[in-house]
Amino acid sequence: MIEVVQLFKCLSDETRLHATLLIYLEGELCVCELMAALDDSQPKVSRHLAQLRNCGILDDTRRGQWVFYSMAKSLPAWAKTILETACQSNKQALQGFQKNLKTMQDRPQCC
Amino acid sequence: MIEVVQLFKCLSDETRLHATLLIYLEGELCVCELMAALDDSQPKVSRHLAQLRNCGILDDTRRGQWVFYSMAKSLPAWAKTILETACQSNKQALQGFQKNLKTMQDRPQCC
DNA sequence: TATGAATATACGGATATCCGTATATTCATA
DNA sequence: TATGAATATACGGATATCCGTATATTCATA
Repeated sequence: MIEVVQLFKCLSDETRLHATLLIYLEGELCVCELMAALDDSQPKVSRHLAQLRNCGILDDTRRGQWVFYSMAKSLPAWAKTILETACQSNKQALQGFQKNLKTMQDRPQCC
Repeated sequence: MIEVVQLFKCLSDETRLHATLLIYLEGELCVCELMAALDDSQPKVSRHLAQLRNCGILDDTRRGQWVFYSMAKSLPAWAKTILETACQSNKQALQGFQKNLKTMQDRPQCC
């Protein structure tokens, strides 16, 4: 079970914060979608996602050549409340990332 | 105006998290009260409080020889929501700190 | 004004964090 | 089974963070 301080540590990095909130909003995203949305390199995104998974914040599932990340099934309600609040106070940035997602070329799950 | 990621960074350290939540619950505490509650050294507590003040999370006010810290007047509502949620998911530790406070010797404001 | 209590801050040293680069791994497909 | 796409990870190097110790600052009081 994740501790409060550990959740805050995970969300105290911009890449991890934005990736987590975007997955929270979109439900499920693969690494290459997050690369496009956040405009970050593949190793950077992949490393931060691994950390979020190891802390129990995200689940991952492979589907073909892609690995999709979603909110961990075990994530407690209080953590979701914090994510919800963070989303609402960060709408501007998040809308930008969602825009990047929509204009992404060859998006894997669109079919 | 504090950013989401900066709030999380401030709360990602145990000393700062506990000090902030305790001040949130108690309304106002001075450095020596926090030292007693958290069982930490004076420079350690003082340094973390300075950081929380510089980030706009706490206000400080000197009253005689003591400096009292309280939640910043300018703290936005979303930040308070996050603190409230963090309190509720951290009740056990916080109760211990409050117990330390009650048994503290020569507590400054008790009159 | 000298003294002590409460607090703040400067100064390294130890450790953690973050990143780019390179490479390994896994899967689909020819 | 060779190849390429998607992802994960190992490896330093640069920087940030945290702490204990020592000292400075501020105030109340003798």
